[in-house]
Amino acid sequence: MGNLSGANDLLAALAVAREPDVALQVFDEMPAHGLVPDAWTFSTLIVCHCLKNSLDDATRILDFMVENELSPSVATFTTLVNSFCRKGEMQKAFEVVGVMKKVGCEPTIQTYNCLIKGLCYVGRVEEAYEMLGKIKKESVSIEPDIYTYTAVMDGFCKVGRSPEAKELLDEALEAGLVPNVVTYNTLFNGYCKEGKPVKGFGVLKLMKERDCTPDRISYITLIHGLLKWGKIRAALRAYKEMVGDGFEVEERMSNTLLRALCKISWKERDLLDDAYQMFKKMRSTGCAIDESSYGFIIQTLSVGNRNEEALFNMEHMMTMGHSPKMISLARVLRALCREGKLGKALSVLMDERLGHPSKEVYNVIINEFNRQGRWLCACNVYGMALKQGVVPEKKPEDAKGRVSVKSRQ
DNA sequence: GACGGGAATC
Repeated sequence: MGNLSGANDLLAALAVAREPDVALQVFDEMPAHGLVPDAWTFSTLIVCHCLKNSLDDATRILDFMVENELSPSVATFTTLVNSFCRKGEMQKAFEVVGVMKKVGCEPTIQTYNCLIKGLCYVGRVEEAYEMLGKIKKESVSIEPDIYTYTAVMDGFCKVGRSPEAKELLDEALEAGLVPNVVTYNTLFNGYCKEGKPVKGFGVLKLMKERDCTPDRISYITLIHGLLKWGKIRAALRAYKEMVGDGFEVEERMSNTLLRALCKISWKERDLLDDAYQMFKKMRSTGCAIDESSYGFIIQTLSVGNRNEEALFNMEHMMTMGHSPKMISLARVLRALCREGKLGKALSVLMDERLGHPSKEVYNVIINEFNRQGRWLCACNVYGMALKQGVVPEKKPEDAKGRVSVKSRQ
């Protein structure tokens, strides 16, 4: 490590690389090399102890520095203040600030921002807000920045006070500060938590007007909130906007939205096509479609009497290695029979990938053969079922409607 | 010379 500045550089590099343990080993070896730690060495050491979350050790070193007039810098103090705040140990954080002031080291806005975040974290939002007010009023050299506003806004949003958060945003804008994507995302989150997710569209508009590009967190927060509060049409709108902005929607969220769309389309039929379009888009872009989502879209197509498409996707589903729920299979087969497409229904039944069809599925086919008076065919299917160990309730009937198979007990 | 924001997970 050569000289002291070389050792200090090494320690700093290790701290940046998040290797505090190695750094502490290096520190221990310094005396053997005849190196006497200086203020910079101790400062880096404090950073390392903070990284390790050993804040007592960090505090001890800081006290040692103060006692020996190694004057820690604002950054060093702030590092420790931040570490205490992140753990919610506000009293200790304030004690550090007390030491700072005693030795004549003025806190910066970053120091205050750490305190504000900490106060919000432990639920003392009111004090955080007061601290913002104090900074505005009392200090001459320090002014709140966008981090300060964002922190207090987040505090308000976390306790369901989004209107006050919005007021703060307006205030920041008036003060000439430039909110960034995090500031806006804080509001999305607040609105969505409070059950006012549609207000998120206003935020979206506002940020775009102010040349702040929404990121994926903006959209994910918004869409999730809309889904949570049952605003399915709006969620679809946000989804389209997200895709339009060039973002990929996560598979899980796409599947959730798809299922929600399917479900609501059973009552609000105009959404049926939106659901199917979305499904097709997911399929074509290689988005993994859950087994349950397949079930939903198949049922949706059945509800819309689009049985060919339902069948097609059921077959596609099997290609993807999923087996359809027997209840949806029975529903689709029944619809096919109604349309006179018994051959098609039969070929599905014979599909090996299907595994073991349930008795309800066999019932549908046997019933149809009975209806057409095709007794022999009905018997064949019945036999197939028995071979699979399934006993359908429907029995083959002859032309006079007599049951020709005795029920087994 | 170093120190400060945000989301969800069927």
